[in-house]
Amino acid sequence: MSTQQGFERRYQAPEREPIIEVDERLFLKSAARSFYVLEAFARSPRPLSLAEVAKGAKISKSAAQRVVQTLLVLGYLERSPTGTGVVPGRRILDRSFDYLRSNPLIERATPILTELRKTCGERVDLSLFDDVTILYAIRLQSKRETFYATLSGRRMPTFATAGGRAMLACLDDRHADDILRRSKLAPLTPKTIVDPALIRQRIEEARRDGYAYVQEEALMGEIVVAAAVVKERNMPAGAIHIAGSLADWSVEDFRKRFAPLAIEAARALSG
Amino acid sequence: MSTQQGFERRYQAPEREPIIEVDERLFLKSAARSFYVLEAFARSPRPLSLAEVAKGAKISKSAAQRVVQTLLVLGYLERSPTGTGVVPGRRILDRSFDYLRSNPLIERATPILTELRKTCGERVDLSLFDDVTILYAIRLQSKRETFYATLSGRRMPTFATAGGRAMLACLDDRHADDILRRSKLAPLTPKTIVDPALIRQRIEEARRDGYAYVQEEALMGEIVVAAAVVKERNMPAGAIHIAGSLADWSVEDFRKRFAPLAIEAARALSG
DNA sequence: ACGGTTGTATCGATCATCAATACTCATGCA
DNA sequence: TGCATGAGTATTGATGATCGATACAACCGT
Repeated sequence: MSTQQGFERRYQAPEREPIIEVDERLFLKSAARSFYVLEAFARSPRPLSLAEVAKGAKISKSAAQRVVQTLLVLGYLERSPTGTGVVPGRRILDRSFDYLRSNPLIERATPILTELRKTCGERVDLSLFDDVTILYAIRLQSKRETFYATLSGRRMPTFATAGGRAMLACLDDRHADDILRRSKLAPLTPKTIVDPALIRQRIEEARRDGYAYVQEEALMGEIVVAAAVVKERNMPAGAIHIAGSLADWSVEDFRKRFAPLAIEAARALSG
Repeated sequence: MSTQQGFERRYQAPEREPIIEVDERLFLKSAARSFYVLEAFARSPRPLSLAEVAKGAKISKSAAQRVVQTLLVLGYLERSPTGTGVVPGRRILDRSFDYLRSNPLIERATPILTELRKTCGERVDLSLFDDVTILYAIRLQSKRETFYATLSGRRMPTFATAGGRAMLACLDDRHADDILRRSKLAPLTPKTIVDPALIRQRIEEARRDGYAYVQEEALMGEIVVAAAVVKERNMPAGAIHIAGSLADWSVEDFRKRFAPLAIEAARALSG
């Protein structure tokens, strides 16, 4: 089950902590089922019929029926406006609001990011470390950017993003290597670096310089510098990204100009 | 139970549709419990102990224990970094990403909003209609703005926001009145209009002008114009807001300048 | 050492949930 | 018109996952 793999990941020790022992008997299968249903939309972001829900969540049609009814009542699913099928519900946004509001890092980061964006005039993001992926939590756009590429909640592979590399640079080699080994090193663009040795070299540079950068590794035409926000024991919590366009900047100018700002902002949030 | 009231609301016919009959027997109580736990953080956005979770979700401590364990495994809760208690988990953001991505309105709105923000230089928001509240889905900040006031997922009362009034103006009087009647007409600032007759007058104006505006009714110093995005049968789906500061603009200048832009953007998204 | 928290673990009874199946209602095709 | 398909809905009794009480452990400040 792919979903199972999904949270076996979570047992891994992303912070070198003891593996979480979860007593099977304390795990509520029926509760989990609801989330499997919601997660089905991650794979197919469109209205799903009952049968598709059942298939996507790997549950019986009967179970899907009841879960869907329940989630409709609660507002976490809505009937598709097209008449057939269901889609994720607005109520989900309330929960993400709670998440953002509960997270002290994000609360502290918001004014700093806004200031930073004002100073830079470029896109500014806060990403959170989450093992082999990073998760964008706050995104302040600048110019025209495409689609949902800039939605918060988006995940990107740690190895191929500036923020991810900046965070890997905070970890010891063993842990960073562990993440690289478990990462699917698939290129996102023709310029994505997928050779572990080269990635390690970039991480080493980031460790030396205090920031990381990528050129067109996640999106063509884009350059990003990023600095890690660390908590105690130098564990990475997140990263500040500043992203610009190669149409506007040379790589060297961009790095020279924005890297210090990213580092400063990240430092203000660290500790 | 306040939570119960929460979704009895959803039985109401926000779109004049037949009341949803929900067979009690199809409602999964144990599934709902998990969401009650997550919803507890809406009331107290801070780490909650097991006992607090139990109290907040109105379930027994044992049930809370099992739900919490389950949600920890799934990533929808995380142990608080402070050591004690749990907080909402990063995985929630994945679901909000799915929501945003599944919603065609939001997908279509993103480039238009970005363009609009570039043109205006002021804050631009997309809100969604949800009965007595509106829900901010996309927020493109401009200047320095405070705190989480500008997070997406935030809800505001329909009656006191420009977008809310623009959407009420799309409804027939009976329905709009129904919403006003069920709204808690509590002032958000000293300048919030809470007199239903006055609100109706403003709605009437909005109907005439094709947009609504509020001055300092939600936040002192702020002026907002908004136009409704409608779907078929003129039902409001959401609204485009443009928000500026009274420090920068006179009310009249702001309206004259930005109302047409909001209307145009809303029209482009409607239908 | 204490009373107060935390979070964790165990247990058998019971009632909510299970899967299977049959139903109604649209829609599409011939 | 009629049949086939896939949509969502409804009903059932058996079963076993989940219930709540309670006990335990680990920590805190006094």
